[in-house]
Amino acid sequence: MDRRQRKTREAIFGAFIALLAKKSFEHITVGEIIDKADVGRATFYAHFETKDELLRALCAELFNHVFESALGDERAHSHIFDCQAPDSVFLHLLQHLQKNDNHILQLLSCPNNELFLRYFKDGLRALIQREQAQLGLCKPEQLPDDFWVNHVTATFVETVRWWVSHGMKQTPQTVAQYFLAVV
Amino acid sequence: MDRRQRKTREAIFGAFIALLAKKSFEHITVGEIIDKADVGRATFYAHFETKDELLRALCAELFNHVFESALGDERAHSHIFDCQAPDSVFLHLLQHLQKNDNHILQLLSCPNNELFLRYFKDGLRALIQREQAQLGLCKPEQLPDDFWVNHVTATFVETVRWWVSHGMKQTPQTVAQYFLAVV
DNA sequence: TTCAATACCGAACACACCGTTCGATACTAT
DNA sequence: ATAGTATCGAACGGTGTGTTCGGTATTGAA
Repeated sequence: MDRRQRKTREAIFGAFIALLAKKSFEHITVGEIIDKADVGRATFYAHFETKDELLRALCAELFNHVFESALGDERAHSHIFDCQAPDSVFLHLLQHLQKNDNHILQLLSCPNNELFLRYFKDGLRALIQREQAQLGLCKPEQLPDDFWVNHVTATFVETVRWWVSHGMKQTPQTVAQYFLAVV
Repeated sequence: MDRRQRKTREAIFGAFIALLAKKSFEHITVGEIIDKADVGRATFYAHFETKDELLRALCAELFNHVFESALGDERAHSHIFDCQAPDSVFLHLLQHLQKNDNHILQLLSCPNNELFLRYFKDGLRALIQREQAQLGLCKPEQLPDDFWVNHVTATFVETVRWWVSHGMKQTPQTVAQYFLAVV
């Protein structure tokens, strides 16, 4: 990919994330983004059809990476599903978040973060749906399957939300325990 | 209150709800609302400062009513906290929803319903926070209090969301059982 | 019934943001 | 060196917002 493309794309993402930390998505204008990114208006629209598309692209980039690396390369040195408890996937996700190597934390703590939570949740649900058996969670009684999957997913997302909104004072281990205690 | 005021206010609410059933909040314009409500533009802004304020007013009106009548007048003929199980508050809420005497279902099933879910959740959290002791839910181990309250709240909201998005095929009793099974 | 108060109408207005266009310029890969 | 292409920057039409104002119709109280 052309170096210029890469640079402007990153400049736009950077400006977007910075703005998201201050105000909610709906109140951010394209004008502000291209101003902060120091990029021409036409250039922006050459990269992203619309503001929503920019958000989608950003979320895809970040969350996909998280879920891939949370599951994918762990499977490589496969130590989750045999040597450790079923909580390790969740714990690993939390540790990933704490490191904050991508900017997910900014997204999850910004005002009106429903949008990211939805993306986060969708990705997570897919993961849980897929790996349901291996996770070793015990479904009580004869609950419908999708109800259970949805519940576990929502509970984890809600746990993360709670953690972040309270300043992430607890260790990932503690938070993972909280999560497992209620699920 | 002036009869004229009441009528326009209701006309606006009605048009708004009807539109919400078709498209998401962000894509509804004031023009559409006043057109459907058959109301002058200036009149709209005499009632609501902005579209967001209209939403806030609507949610306040509907959800407050639900929570009041779910708790308030039940306390009047007080049969919840003594003669029935602790699940009755939740069951009663579900039955209330199923009756759909207000238009809450429309709100909860419309596209991009995060906004209402947030209002719903905020109201519910206050209720649970307040009546935590009476609800008879057993908090496992030494979880932080706000984590637990948040979890129960989020789980109930998520349960309702699941129920609505699946066509409300189950009875309130069944759904209440699902809810209590995971909490 | 009368009458002052006031809610409504409707058209117009300034403003902000969106998404597109286009020629000129600068950069890149080969 | 050169062909290809990403960017610039300014301008444009279109759409939605929130306000203003004079005229009209309804209301609630005297």
